[in-house]
This record gives sequence, C-alpha cells and structure tokens, in this order.
Amino acid sequence: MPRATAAAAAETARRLVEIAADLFAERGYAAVALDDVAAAGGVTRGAVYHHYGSKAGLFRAVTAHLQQEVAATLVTAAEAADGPLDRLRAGSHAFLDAITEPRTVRILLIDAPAVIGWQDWRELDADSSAVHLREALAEAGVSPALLDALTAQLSGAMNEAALWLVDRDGDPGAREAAHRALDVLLEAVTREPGRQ
Amino acid sequence: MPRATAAAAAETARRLVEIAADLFAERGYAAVALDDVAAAGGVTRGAVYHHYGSKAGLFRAVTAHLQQEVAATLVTAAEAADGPLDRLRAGSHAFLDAITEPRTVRILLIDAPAVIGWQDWRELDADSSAVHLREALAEAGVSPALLDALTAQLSGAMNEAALWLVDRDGDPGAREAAHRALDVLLEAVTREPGRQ
DNA sequence: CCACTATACATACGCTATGTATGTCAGGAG
DNA sequence: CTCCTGACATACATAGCGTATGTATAGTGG
Repeated sequence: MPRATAAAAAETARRLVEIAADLFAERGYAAVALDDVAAAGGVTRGAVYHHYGSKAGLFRAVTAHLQQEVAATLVTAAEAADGPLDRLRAGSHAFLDAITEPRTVRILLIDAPAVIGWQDWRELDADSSAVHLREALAEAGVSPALLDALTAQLSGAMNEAALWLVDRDGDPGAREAAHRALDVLLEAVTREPGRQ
Repeated sequence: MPRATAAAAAETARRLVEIAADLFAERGYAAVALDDVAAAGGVTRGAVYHHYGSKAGLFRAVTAHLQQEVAATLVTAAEAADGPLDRLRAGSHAFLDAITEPRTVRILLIDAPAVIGWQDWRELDADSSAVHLREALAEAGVSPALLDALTAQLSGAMNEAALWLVDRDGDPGAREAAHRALDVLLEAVTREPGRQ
C-alpha cells in the first residue's frame, strides 16, 4: 500500500521511533536489526531508511525523543521550587528519578555515547538537560571558572547514580541512598571557595 | 607457518591486544574489522578467534589490560600520600590524569559499557579502580549507608571529567579547572553528615 | 478537473564482516 | 618414536546494512 496521507506518514515515523526505543532498550543497539523494527511497525526497511536515513539516524531520533521526555520532567519539577538552591536540588533529584527507567538508561547512558559519538551525545544532553543544571549552578553562585567543569562532573555523577540504581533494580533503600549521596555532592557546591 | 612455541603464542596474544587497543581507540569498536587487527599482527582472523573466541572477547581483553594500567598508576600515587584524606585526594587526581588519554578514554569510558555490558564493565572497574576509591572513602569516614552510592557517583564524576577534558584536548586551563572542581566534590565528602 | 511531480514507501541486490567448520603442521609428553 | 594437542590458516555460511530502483498515490499548479 504505497503512499498514505501526510498525517499517516508522520504517524508511521512516530511509531517507528516508539518501537525502536523499546527494541533498543531491550536488546541493545547492536542486537537490533532494522528488519525487526520495520516488521514490528508493519512496514519494511525501506520506510525506515526513508524517514531516518540510516540505523544510526533512527537511533539518534530515539535518543533525542527520550532526552526531551527527561528534560520536560526536570523542568517541571524545577519550576515548582523557589530559590536558586532549592531549584538546583529539586531539578537534580527530579532528573535522577526521570532518567532512572531501564529503557531510558540503557539507551541514553550506555549505547548513545558509543553509537552517535560522545561529542554529539554531549551536545544533545547539553541542549536538553545539562543547560538547566548549568544555569542552576550559576544562580547558586558557582564561580564562572568552575562552572563548566562542575556541570560536567555533577552530570556524570547523576548519570552514574542512575546506572547504579537501575542495577539495584528498584531497591528503595538504594534509591534513598542515591538521593542522599547526591545531596552531599550538591551541598559541596554551596561551599565552593570562589563562589559569589 | 603453523604451531610456534608456547612463548611465541603468548607473544602473539599479547601483540594482538596491543594492536587492537590502538585500532579500537582510533576508529571505535564497530568500525574495526578483525581482519585489520589480524593483518596488523601478521596473522589471520583464525589466530584471533583461537585466542579470544570472539570480537567482544578480544575487546574485553583490551579493556582489562587498560584498566590494569590505570589502576597501577592510581595505586602508586595513592601510596605516596599519607593520611586518609590526602590519599583520597592523591588517588583521585592521579586517576583523572591516568585515564585522560584519548586512547584509554575512548575504549574504557565510551565503548566498553556498550560492548561488554554495563554490569560486566562495572565489575571490571570495581575490581581495579573503584575498590581503591571505596576504601579511601571509607577511611575518610564516609558512613557505610552512603559508601557505595558515593563511590559510584564520584566515580561517575571523575569519568565524565575525563571525557570533558579529552574533549577540550589538553587545554591546560581546562585541566586545572577539572582538578579544582574535583576538589570541591571531594571536599564535600569530608562534610558528609553521617560521617565518623 | 487534470496532468504532473514529489512523497512514502516496497523490492531487489551487493557487500562487508562475523562466526564456524575444517584442515594442517609442528612441539612436547609418554 | 609416536601420538595427541595446541596454534594457527583456509573456506564457507550467514546476517544485516546500505543503496539503487520501482511504483502508486497524495498534493499542487494551471
């Protein structure tokens, strides 16, 4: 059945991303064949290549989609808090909770840097999540000289916390510990020597 | 030329790991064909499969090799310092410097989690580098409840710092900033509420 | 309303690279 | 000296990506 309406085409593209996200999360990027994605979507690989150009292109679309979901959650939580320090804390904890889904973690934190390259991944992350962390740190008074370095390191700490948590598979004690440990690191920021 | 002496065979295995490390670091895991590794080593793929069983097996050997190198540097530096806090700091900074080689970073921090799986990677890291961080944190007085979580998060912070640094490609100002930011986070540990 | 073009796929094909099965030759234990 | 096993080489099967090509319809200009 060739050529559907424009809306149907957009729906096909959207559906493929959704299906691909599930498969990539379950089996990992390398173990997923585009045939699987296409078949699950009721189309052939031709459709996938038409919409996304390559396997990596499809994965990139999945990555961007998930990043946006996480970022949206983060922003909502941060907006609810008031005061720079509280926004930093609320945003960080919300990020940790939002990204701690096995599906998201596997794709965003494990496969993405290898598949689309660390630099590109960093850029996507910087545009969606890390900007907010950077901004919150700046408003919390972190000195400009350390702003980028601290943003990167805290981002890395939270990402690793998410992986650590998923590995402990929903153990509530672990989640509690992760959040308290994160608080310890965030507390440090408020004591940074050069802060203003 | 079939069948060399046992020593020659061990040398072949060692050489393949060395060559593979270079190629994986340059092009990334996916873009390296075993034919390239074998050819550069003066053997055929048969030799690679004989010694390492699979492409992932070879990569795993490379990973373990590099981990050990980093760990050795780390331990040497930590032993030179005295006092728990100083050992923590010395070890952490040494780790950051040791792992900040483009070759090491690409393999250990970007490809390894995706190729050999995060759990296996974590285990390798825990056995080589993270143990020492955990031990140093414990001696620095971190409460047992937060020990594992803080180890993971600080480890993640340092890994991301390394990626961030390599991306800035040897900019001395960036290196300085990374180390100072790391000090800020390490300082936090000494103020952890439950510490003893 | 009608030709026409670009879109949204499907189909067919080539190529690369992994893994495996099989062959081969020499070192070393007995 | 013999035999077996280790250290490879060679040959083959197969999966999966990408690309080239085909095709029918949805939109669009006249």
